[in-house]
Amino acid sequence: MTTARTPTGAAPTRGRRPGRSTGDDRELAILATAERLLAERAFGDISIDDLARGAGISRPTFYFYFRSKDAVLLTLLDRVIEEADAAAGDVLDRLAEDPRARWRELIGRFHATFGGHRALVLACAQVRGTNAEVRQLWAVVLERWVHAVETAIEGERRRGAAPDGLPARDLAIALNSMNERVWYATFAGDGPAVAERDVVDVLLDVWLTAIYRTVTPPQA
Amino acid sequence: MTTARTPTGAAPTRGRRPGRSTGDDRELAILATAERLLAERAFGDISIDDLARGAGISRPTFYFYFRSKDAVLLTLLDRVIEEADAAAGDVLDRLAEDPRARWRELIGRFHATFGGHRALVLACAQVRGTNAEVRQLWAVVLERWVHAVETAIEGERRRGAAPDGLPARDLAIALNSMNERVWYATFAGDGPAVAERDVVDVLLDVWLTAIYRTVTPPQA
DNA sequence: GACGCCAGTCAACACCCTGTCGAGTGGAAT
DNA sequence: ATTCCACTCGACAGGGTGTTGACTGGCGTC
Repeated sequence: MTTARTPTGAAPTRGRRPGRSTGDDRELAILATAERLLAERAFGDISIDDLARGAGISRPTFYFYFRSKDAVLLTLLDRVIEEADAAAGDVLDRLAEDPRARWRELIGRFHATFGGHRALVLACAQVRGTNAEVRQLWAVVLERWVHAVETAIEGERRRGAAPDGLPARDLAIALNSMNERVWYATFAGDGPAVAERDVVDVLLDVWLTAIYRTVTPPQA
Repeated sequence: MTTARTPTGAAPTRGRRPGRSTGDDRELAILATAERLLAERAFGDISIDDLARGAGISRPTFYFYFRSKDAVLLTLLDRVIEEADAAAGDVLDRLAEDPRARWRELIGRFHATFGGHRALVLACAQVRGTNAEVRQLWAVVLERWVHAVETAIEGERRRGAAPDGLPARDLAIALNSMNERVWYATFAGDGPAVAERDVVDVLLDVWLTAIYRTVTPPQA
């Protein structure tokens, strides 16, 4: 469920290029600066110089720690994904207990995680269009989540709680996609969007009707 | 339903700044070059110089015709939106005839329109993150479509074909959002995506279950 | 305790792209 | 013939990225 990691516990190898460790704080300072700046302006309006100055170093030195501006975002994204995976936990394994409550828990926890890093999430969504690495990372993560939901839907069908219908994978893709875009609109606040306090319930309702054809699926 | 336009019939005022008309072909050449180039590489990898050279003019001359690279995209987007509006027509007014068939027609036509300009649509989705004008245009258009769907759902509820449930607007937002993101994934081809030949049916199924709680809604 | 190594640092440079300015040019209207 | 203006582009300024090459200081080694 979680990605491979280096012995140090840090993300794979997105940070410092090859070597080791002492200017760890610098690296952390860059990441912190990025998340702070992201809260006040768009990713595209943040220059590498801003990141470097914010961390108390010069621009060339920045390149000692990260390959590019995007690499910083990638590292930050890694963390949020890890947080989301942890928050989701094993709810999907306990669906039969109380399907509605469990699905709500799942959606609610993702909502809380993404909502806690909205600036970062919005920046990633933007950069995904232009940066192959972010696109790739997101694709892998999404594939994992889609697969988990697909399996859960098949489980519900097998135990007779959900009717047959669309291929479970297609349904899982559609529902995950909906969540992604709806959250984006809600957090970005431009264009038509569901109010933040309602968004979990709205998403839940569509999930339940699409999976069970009812908003009150049967328990075990 | 359609946006205000100038007497000439060209899009509002995205193209040539103030004046009139003779270098019309240059303007058209820029637009054509943009759509051609978009088919072979990402928007960010196309420079204004590429556009200008492609249209047989110099870079400064480009600025006589368009304010920026993004303005070109905006003009192109205007056209596709117009095409989509035309394709959608009044299907939503004839829902009661055969709800499933009409909803399918609606989704199918949007699919065909966007699919016919996939490179452009993908570019717009990317740029929306960084360009306020594209974001704004898309927000306005989406609001119109959401509103149309919202009204249709309310109509179906009123005539007893659809049960009450989520506020129609929230449901309309969620479903439109899903379509947008699912199409994006299908056209972009990275990450988990529904196969192009299935995508209309998958979307339709989720729409019907969310709106009617069944995939076979009652006719008039 | 001199020596070398290497993580870490930055001034300066080369490059690319954007947007603007000002000086043209040629055809249509007067 | 003159004026006007749509249209054109060479040349510049500005800002961002990524790289190079020289320098520093701590630490292990002989």
